[in-house]
Amino acid sequence: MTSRRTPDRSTAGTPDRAAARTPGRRPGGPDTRGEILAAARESFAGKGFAATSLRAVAREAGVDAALIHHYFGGKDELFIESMSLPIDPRQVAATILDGPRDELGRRIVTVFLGVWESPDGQQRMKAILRSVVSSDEVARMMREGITQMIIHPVSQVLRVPDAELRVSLVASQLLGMALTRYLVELDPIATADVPTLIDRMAPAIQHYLTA
Amino acid sequence: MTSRRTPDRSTAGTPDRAAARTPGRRPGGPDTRGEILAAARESFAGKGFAATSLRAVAREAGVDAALIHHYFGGKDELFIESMSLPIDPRQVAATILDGPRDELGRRIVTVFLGVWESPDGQQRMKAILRSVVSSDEVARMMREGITQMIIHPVSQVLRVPDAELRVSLVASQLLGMALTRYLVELDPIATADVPTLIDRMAPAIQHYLTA
DNA sequence: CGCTAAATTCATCACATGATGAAAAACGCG
DNA sequence: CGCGTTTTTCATCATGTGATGAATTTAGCG
Repeated sequence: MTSRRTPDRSTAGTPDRAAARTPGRRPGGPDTRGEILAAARESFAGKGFAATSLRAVAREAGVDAALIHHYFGGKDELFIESMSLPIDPRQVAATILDGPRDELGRRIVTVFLGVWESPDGQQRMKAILRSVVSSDEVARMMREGITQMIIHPVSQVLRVPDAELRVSLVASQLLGMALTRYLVELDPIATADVPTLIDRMAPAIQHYLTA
Repeated sequence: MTSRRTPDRSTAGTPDRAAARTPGRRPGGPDTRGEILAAARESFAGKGFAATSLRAVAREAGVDAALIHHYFGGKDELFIESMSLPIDPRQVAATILDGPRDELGRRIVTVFLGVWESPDGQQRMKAILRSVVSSDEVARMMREGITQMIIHPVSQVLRVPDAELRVSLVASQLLGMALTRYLVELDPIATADVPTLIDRMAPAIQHYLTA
């Protein structure tokens, strides 16, 4: 299963950069740090924290593993830097809250899917979602961060009884959508187009918020 | 973070069984195999596949690591045996479909939460869900299973246009609920009581199915 | 009782991992 | 040009991992 990861270095390995050899600085201005970050994001998004090895990331970036430590310090720091939010939560909150109250559900779904549909956003959100679900310390921190940055403020503006329960019900539906569409890629949700999903989900979300 | 797991063998370690020492068969009829499985389930449910080490499982079961290989063969087999479904999907389908059509949503939620609320079911489902979330590869495998065992049959009985889309929307909400309540443990969903959740979710589910 | 089969531990192997420190090569400022 | 700084690789460590085979003890059948 995941046990024996074949290095396949012999024939088909590392097609990206041919293996660089001699030590020392490279000519030109290659954004090596950025390439490492990109490779790290991909691996964290695809396999999660525990199953991502620095060596694999380095190989993917066409770089020696020690360089990761040089630039980032360690696996933890690499991870944290890979996972910066692709959005500003406050701005998102503002966008959502700006408009008629009976279309709240639709705006929420639209913004949420918008973030996930952009390639960069999707990658980061996948990494975040995976890390939140894994039971590490970072996960717990993330969770509290999400609670404080999203659940609380939105609940406060909503001004209904049970606001927090309602908001977390919405969160559960949104997370479920992300899980099935982007992580599990369950058909036909994975292949449906965004407007369709919005049309279907908006009423349900709206119902959770104002019932 | 996850890097340095202290073995804490010195003073506080392994409170369960005192360290057994001499080799050879133990007297009495201890269900060692079962204890290994229980420990494995707990670890797989709590930390996922990659972050679970056989040595930790063995320690938790109060047993030498080699015994795991003796009983199960390897980590992969252990995992597979830990993850058997706690339910018979066909029976569940029958239960859900038996009753008035306009209470379909409520029955689905009730059955779903029922499985997750039982301790044994919860542990296995957590292990499964966690493994799905933590790696693309496992997710892909699971996807086919879910599609064939659940989406297709249920859709066929539903007899509405768009049945598969509707059913997978329901699935996304249910998975989202499991994710937030049992894995992420996001409040207040995690602490809400079951009847409340049923009351809130049933209409949304029903809406997805028959709108 | 005697003997085979099962259960259990121990001592290892081979390998991957994260991390570190030193050395080499190019850059860029003076 | 010269020289410090940055980027890069290499060699290496200590540790943890999954796995294997031999050794030891008990159970259980005849």
